[in-house]
Amino acid sequence: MTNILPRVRFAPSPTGELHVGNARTALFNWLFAKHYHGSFILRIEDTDQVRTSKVFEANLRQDLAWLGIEWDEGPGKGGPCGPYHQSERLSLYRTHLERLIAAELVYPCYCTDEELETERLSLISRKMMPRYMGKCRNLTAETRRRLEAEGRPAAYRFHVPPGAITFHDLIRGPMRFEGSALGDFIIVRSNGIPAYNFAVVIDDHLMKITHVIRGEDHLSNTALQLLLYRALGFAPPQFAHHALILGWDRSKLSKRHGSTTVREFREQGILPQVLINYLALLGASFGEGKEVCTIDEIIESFSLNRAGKSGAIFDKDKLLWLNSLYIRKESLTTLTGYMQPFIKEAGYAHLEEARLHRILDAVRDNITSLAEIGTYLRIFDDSAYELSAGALQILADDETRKVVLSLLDLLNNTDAEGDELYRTLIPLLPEKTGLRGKKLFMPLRAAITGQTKGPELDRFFSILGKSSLQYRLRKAIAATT
RNA sequence: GGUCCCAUCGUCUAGUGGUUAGGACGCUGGCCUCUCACGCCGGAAGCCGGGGUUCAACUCCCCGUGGGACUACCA
Repeated sequence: MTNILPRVRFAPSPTGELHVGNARTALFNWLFAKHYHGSFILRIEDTDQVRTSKVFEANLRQDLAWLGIEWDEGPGKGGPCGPYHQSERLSLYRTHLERLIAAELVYPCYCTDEELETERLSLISRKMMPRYMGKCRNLTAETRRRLEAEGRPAAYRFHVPPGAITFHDLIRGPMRFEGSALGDFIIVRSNGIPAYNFAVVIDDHLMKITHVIRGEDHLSNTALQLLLYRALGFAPPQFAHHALILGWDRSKLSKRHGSTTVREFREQGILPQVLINYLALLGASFGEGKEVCTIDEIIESFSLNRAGKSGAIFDKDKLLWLNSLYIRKESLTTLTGYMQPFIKEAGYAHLEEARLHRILDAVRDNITSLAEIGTYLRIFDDSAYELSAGALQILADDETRKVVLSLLDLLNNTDAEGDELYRTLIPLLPEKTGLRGKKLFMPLRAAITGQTKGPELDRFFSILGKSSLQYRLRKAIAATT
């Protein structure tokens, strides 16, 4: 590694929602930049005019921001190496294409889709790696003129020289590919739009990228890109290819495996720090068995050596476990912030903050995702009060109803309020009813909460208050007599 | 089919020639005498197979086997 500060990039194409696999790549790059005090650049690869969408781009930027992954240069931020949309860099690619044409390192290819398909099938049937065999490589100037005259559009192919292409991958070690097995690949399509491998090389060079950290699915592209670096006379960056995130069947994580996008996890009530923590942990380790880390700790301990070489299955159970852990540890204020959309959705946006905090504090141990808050908010809402089947069953006999009546009686004759209620009233109950333990508490729980399980009972006394308790006990009695 | 990559409990991992193979999720037994949850204490569960190298292999090498990625005028 040199003494200059590293520059890394995340270069997604906005053709869909941000996938957790891509988010992890973005995270690795961002962590690398943070760890070494370098720069993290966001570049939008929007050369596929058909699949690219501005909506996806907006969502992508929103998702990255939600995760806390900020870019130093890129869309909306600017920077010395812009523009940061490939669609705005077309003239740059044109210039470099012309250099390659002049140097005779590329040539126009007039083959049609059908011709290419026929060749591909033929090679496969002969058990060979499908690749372009160079049909248009040595066309005479005359033939080219004729094909142009026919109106055949030309794509530009790079003439791949034979010989080994080697490089040292920062995660995988020495890599070696054979040029003669590759086949001439297209660098500029017949519509004039550059192909991925060409645009990437020019952009990474022009943007002074020092380390290309990306998924293993790009490993074989690296050979092609290295060829282009050499042809263009550019010094290549360092490469690091991390393993992919897998679904339960060990294939690359995709839609058929269920939720896979950052957006979906946010909507399911996963905290951003949790997703970051989990993604950083997946297929890696923080050392000393530490699994729960703050962003700063993750940045501090980040290292490419730490990244595993084999794919890791996305374990939703562990993600949920981590989420519940954060929900229990997070401060009430920030938790409320993230909880807001879910509170609104449950119809409790109007709830005063103090009450909300008390409820949250009472139920956070029971919650795994933010989306579950609605059902717990309802338990504390008198207008949503109703007895579950289990509660009704408990309240079905006279002995348990006696407990409820006794408490109601005490409630009607006490001066105690709020937090005092539980402490002063409950101790009187065993004597009054002759019951204790489960026989005493379950009827109370059933009558007060309408449920057979839930948070500690004393919480209900202090949060609900006297009148609400009286209301609930009366309703419970009415419903069971 | 071809090229390339990978291989420790079900899952995520620690381990770099000598360890009772450690941790976490999940599963499971118990405790915490209202429930659920939380928490605490236990348990079951692993080095893909075969050859080498070595006094000694989970660890190094080779061959199998298994899994994965790529194989487009998508990125």
